[in-house]
Amino acid sequence: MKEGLAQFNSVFSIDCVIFGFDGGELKILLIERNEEPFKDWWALPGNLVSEDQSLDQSASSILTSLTGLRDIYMEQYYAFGDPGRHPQGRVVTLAYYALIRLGGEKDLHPITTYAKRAVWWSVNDLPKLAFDHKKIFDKGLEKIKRRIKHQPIAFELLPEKFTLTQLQHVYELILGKKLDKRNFRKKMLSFGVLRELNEKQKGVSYRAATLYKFDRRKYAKLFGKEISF
Amino acid sequence: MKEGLAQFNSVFSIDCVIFGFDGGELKILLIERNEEPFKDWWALPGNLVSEDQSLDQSASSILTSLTGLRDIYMEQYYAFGDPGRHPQGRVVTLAYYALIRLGGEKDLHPITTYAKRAVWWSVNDLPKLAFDHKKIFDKGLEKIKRRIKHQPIAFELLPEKFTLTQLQHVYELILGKKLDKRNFRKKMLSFGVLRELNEKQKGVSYRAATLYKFDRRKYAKLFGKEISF
DNA sequence: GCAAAAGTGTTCCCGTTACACCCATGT
DNA sequence: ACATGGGTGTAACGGGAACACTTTTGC
Repeated sequence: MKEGLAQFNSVFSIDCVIFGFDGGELKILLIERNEEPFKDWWALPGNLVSEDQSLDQSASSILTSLTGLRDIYMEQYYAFGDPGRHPQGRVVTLAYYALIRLGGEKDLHPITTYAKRAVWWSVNDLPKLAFDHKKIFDKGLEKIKRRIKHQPIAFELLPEKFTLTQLQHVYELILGKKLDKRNFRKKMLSFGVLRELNEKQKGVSYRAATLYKFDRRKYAKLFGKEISF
Repeated sequence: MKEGLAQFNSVFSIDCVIFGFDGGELKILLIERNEEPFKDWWALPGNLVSEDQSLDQSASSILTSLTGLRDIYMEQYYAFGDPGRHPQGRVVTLAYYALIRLGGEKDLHPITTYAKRAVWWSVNDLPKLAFDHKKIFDKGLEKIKRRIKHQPIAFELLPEKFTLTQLQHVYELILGKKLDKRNFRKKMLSFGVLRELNEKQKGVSYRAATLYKFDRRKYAKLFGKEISF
């Protein structure tokens, strides 16, 4: 992304698949590029890695600059480096997925110069993506599918207080299939990592559901025991 | 690993955790470095990636040059890139694990200039490793532990024809625990991916065991069904 | 009173586990 | 004959899957 790139031994970048859940759909955050190559295309947010940052820090700062949020759950999952994946030379990219709470859809400020704007897209209705970003997205989705079966990552997509039905929706969207309500609740509660609150959902025009919290302390105590979905 | 490394935007390399099974122990292949930094230390085999090779090709050629074998099972699993992990500058390394059949222990020819020799070490008795290679190894072992529960990778460590006891040993070594013989056999055979041969083990001073083959065709037909250990 | 989602138990089945003895072979 | 690992079955248990109706609330 610089003149004379080919003279460099190599260049590497980080690209992020940022998942969000808005109550109805599973979404990812895409930026519209404002720079060649792939000007005007939609792409995963990403950046070159600066000299002195660790990879995780670098991914983290992409996330923060884009969303304004800190301490986002994220995980590096693969390196993509086919020669030819970048038209201007050899760029190896390290892919991260991240999961965030979609609150007020508020402040997405692409402070970067290379993006016009950032928009949430439903994963079921993505536009054509720049570079090999489709491949990167596909692998990212596959990874969180596996991950959600063993790790409590669904909570990262939900507000602090959530209903069991919301939680079930997250599982259904990521796994791509319907789950049985009774079995889901029984199993989820059996893990003992949810704390029932004395509080109900508000603003719904039907019976309000009980709110729950994910209890990190209890989860930490289960260390070693695998959750299995 | 070159003068003036710092002037490069970045450098990346590939390091391989090469697992082998010799009938008794789980081993990995280490090289003794013949170059600074970490001259005379033991290290994972690795190399810088050349301009025109894909990452997999590059890993593959490391494996071939070291072992003389082709079509080795391998998988990229993580990128390590802490600034400071390499004393001479920023080097991001892409870690691969590989599984190979330890046959005659024959031809390990470290054709590279930077290694004096290559030796198989038991994973339970490793020397101090150069760079952050211990961390890379640990994560690699963790990955294959997960992987062996869902994918037929144990066969990659065994000769084409093997006994069920040998197969069980591989599982026990990787998972780090004893398994029940009857249950193991029942389950393994129930997957329907092993073909019993009309052939027995030879050269043992006790009752010879039946040999089996892994049947890739049958396995391919199970596509979608997950094996679960 | 109606629409919409919350909330709740039981049964059946199958895969997992635990467990011990005789068999075949080579020395 | 003995030492060594090969090879086999069954019973009890527990988690997963299937399945439908009553309750609460807001409008």
